[in-house]
Amino acid sequence: MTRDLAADRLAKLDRLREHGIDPYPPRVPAATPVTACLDGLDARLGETVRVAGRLAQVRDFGKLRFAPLTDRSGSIQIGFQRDRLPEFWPLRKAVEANDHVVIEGELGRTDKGEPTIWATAVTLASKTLRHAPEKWAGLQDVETRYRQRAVDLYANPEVRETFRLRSRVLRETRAYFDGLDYLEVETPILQPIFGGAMARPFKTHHNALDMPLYLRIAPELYLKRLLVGGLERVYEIGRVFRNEGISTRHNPEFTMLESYEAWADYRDIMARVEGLFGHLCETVFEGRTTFRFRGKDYDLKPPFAKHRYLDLFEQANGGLDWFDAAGVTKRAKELGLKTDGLPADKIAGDVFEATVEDTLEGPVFVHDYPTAISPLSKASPEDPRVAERFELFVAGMELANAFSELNDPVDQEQRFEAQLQHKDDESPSEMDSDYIAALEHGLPPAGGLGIGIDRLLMLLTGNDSIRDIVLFPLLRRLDAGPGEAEGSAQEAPAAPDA
RNA sequence: GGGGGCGUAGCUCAGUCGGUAGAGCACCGGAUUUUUAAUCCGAUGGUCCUGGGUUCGAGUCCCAGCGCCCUCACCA
Repeated sequence: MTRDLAADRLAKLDRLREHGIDPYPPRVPAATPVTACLDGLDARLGETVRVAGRLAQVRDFGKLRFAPLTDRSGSIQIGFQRDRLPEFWPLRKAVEANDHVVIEGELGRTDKGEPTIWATAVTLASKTLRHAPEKWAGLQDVETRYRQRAVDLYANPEVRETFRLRSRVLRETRAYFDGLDYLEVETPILQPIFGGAMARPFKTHHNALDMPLYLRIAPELYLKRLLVGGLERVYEIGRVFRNEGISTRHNPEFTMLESYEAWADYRDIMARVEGLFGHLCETVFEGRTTFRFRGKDYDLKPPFAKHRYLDLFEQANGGLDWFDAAGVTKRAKELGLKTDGLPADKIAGDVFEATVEDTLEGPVFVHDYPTAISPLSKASPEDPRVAERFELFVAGMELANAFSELNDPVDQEQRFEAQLQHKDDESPSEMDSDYIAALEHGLPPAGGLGIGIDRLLMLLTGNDSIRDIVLFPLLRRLDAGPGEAEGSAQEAPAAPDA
């Protein structure tokens, strides 16, 4: 039999209980953050403090032991001396690495100068039954890291730091828009008709209404309704869901920022994007504008370069005209792209992606996209073949997508109709006439923006995989799950009431 | 879905040509009152991912499956 490591710790639980110690007390004495203890330490030597956190590697010297204690703010060394802890001493081995404790003690330093709290009282706050991963290498196995993120987080401080950074980026993104008098709003995640992007949705069902629903692939069409309603500046940061492949850049649920601003056009939105990046660099990164990603440095200092979509297309394809359907199809075949049954504008868009996007190191705004592949954008008055739309690329990644919003209800309805022509499972199955009706009530001229927060964070934190900046990325379950039971949503048992 | 790689102790990893399953850390016992990945002595710990096959003999070779990673495809 395998020696059960947890059994050693269960035995300690019993020992503690025999001594009248609750290994899981309902409450413990209040404590101060570790860093607050370290603040101005040398003027406070001998002061009594109380800290709470998780213990790590115990170094035992017989009548003296040391162990670092970590809380959310940082780490400090705890010194346990036999002569100061007569009651605790016989039980010292039952309180060990990985346990949560509350330590009361005196601030001090060791002979080597290490800041140390010399414990005078030890309270076990929560007994841990499992061992920490290897203390030096941490937890390396990527699958275990994703499946057991809790362990990954406490074993790998840099992972904690990544998610703190994520939080700060979200906070400062909100601060940026709040500072521009935007209103943060929440729109439906469950939608009767999905739209605002091209993607396969997750489908579900509402029992009481006996109605199919989709998890949103984008919040766009709801946010623009708010502009019709007079909320002239709105943004939403929230999860969207796309039932598609999983990769280092794709998780089925991911976080999208969308903002809409009345009385603005796509040029104004470009300035907003630059402003946001500048704000993030200034506030979250203390003025740093250079970020290393996949082995290269990217300078996010505004202003960003601007290139016309059609110019980039021609440069990358030997002067080929994007609107030359025959020539584009020929080119697509040369590139090994699928062309059968696809409309010419789709093929041309694919050629652009294949020949241009990966080469866009950026940051660069690609602007004036063909109207045919921009169904929600306003066409350019100078050349209706192109739309007032731009995307921001960095490291070949599309980080932002923005345009002057199409607010002509008749035009919008015609474009929806056109979409419904070549039907596939990514296209809405029906006209969103409710949205058209909202447009008929009058959408003021407006500029809108979408930013993939996860990809932005990959860039800002230097993580190659979206799984490293999403706390709980989707993985296949290890046991044999319920499988592909169609309509399982209806049959799923109700959760017991809390 | 295609291609490639990986899966060995709780963790990090070795494992040669097919010949008794290894190390470090953790854990357990002992020593140690100033360590910083403490040190020293001793001990314990294995479904080698799963299931078949080849073989006298498989962690190793073959087949199938599962999971993960990379990559291509897909992907606003």
